[in-house]
Amino acid sequence: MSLKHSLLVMLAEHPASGYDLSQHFKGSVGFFWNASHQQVYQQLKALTEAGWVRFNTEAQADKPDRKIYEITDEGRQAMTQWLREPAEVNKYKDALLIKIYGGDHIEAEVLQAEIQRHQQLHQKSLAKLKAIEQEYLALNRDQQKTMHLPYLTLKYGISAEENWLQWANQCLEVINEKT
Amino acid sequence: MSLKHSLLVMLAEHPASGYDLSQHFKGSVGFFWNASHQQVYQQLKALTEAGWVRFNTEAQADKPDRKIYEITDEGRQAMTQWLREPAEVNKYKDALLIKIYGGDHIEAEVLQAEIQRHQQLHQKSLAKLKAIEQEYLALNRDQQKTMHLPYLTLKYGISAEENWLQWANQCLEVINEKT
DNA sequence: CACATCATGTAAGCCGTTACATGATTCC
DNA sequence: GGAATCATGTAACGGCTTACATGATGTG
Repeated sequence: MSLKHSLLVMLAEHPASGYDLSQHFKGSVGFFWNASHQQVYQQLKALTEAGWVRFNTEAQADKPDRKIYEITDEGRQAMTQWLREPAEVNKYKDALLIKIYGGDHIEAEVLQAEIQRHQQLHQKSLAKLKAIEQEYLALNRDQQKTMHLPYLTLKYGISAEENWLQWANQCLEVINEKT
Repeated sequence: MSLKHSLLVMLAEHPASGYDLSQHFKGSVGFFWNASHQQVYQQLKALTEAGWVRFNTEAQADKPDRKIYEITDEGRQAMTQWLREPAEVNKYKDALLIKIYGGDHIEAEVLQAEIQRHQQLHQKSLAKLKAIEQEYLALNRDQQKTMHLPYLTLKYGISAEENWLQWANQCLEVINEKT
């Protein structure tokens, strides 16, 4: 499992609350890893019990308290050890592709509409990633240097989304020709 | 969950055994959906109990018996209903990208070696997909027509793998420059 | 007035992986 | 002799999702 370790990697950058971490999954990191807030809280509990993170409660006026988590030395050690281990090759699982695969069993229009719906969502996702890229490009050189590797993951997200959109257009053309 | 429905889509093409189905996941379908043989057998059991598939035991000389599963009318109905439902957008989860994201915590050489290892695996996967494409292209027009939609999913696999490999090369260059 | 955001969690259940189990044949 | 392929499964565990729960503030 990698969620625990993903959280450690994020906490190694700077301390954060469970809420912050789950919000982070809606940003650039969200492109290649995801978790619901429930799962984040569950894993933070497990990480605390394992001694890999600890937290301080921060009282807030007008808002609920925040538990600010930080990585411990043991956590940092566990993280670097994990980082050095070989990663499993990503297993792609996409229900839309199954629906296209079996698309002859339903009306072409339904399939087209669904692909178009996904196109819109992917376009949104691409726009978000490009906006994050603009933020990166606005940084000065020294700041960029420390973000070199995260930027590579962002670039992958952008190229993957662009590739997807290009393919979806071809898809719609082929299905149109059939009608 | 989509495994049940993926199995229905495959069985809608033609009857197959649990073994056949899990082998299918190692072929072209494996690019966008995966399941271990254990899970396939578990789900076939559940599908049988739900009345969506039924099986006939086929005795074989010198080999264990095969249970040949076929889709029932109820199963076919459940499948088309599922196909018509909107699909969730694919959630990409890639441990390698987390490792690159947090790659500053480890030696550049370790990271490079890991990326290169993945490159080899992706190259293999691409070669396999291209071999399947050659089989498709060797078919006559009528045969191709019935495979139009599965071919689209195959083309996605090819372009996604090519895109990945291109990005990995850029990655290695960037990491090299840092050293 | 309802909905979104901030902020935290528990409980139940399903999905999927890992480990275990069996047994024959074929290939190196 | 050992590994791979064919062919089927069960059991246990852990990961992840869904449903439920609370409560304040700000926005349309």
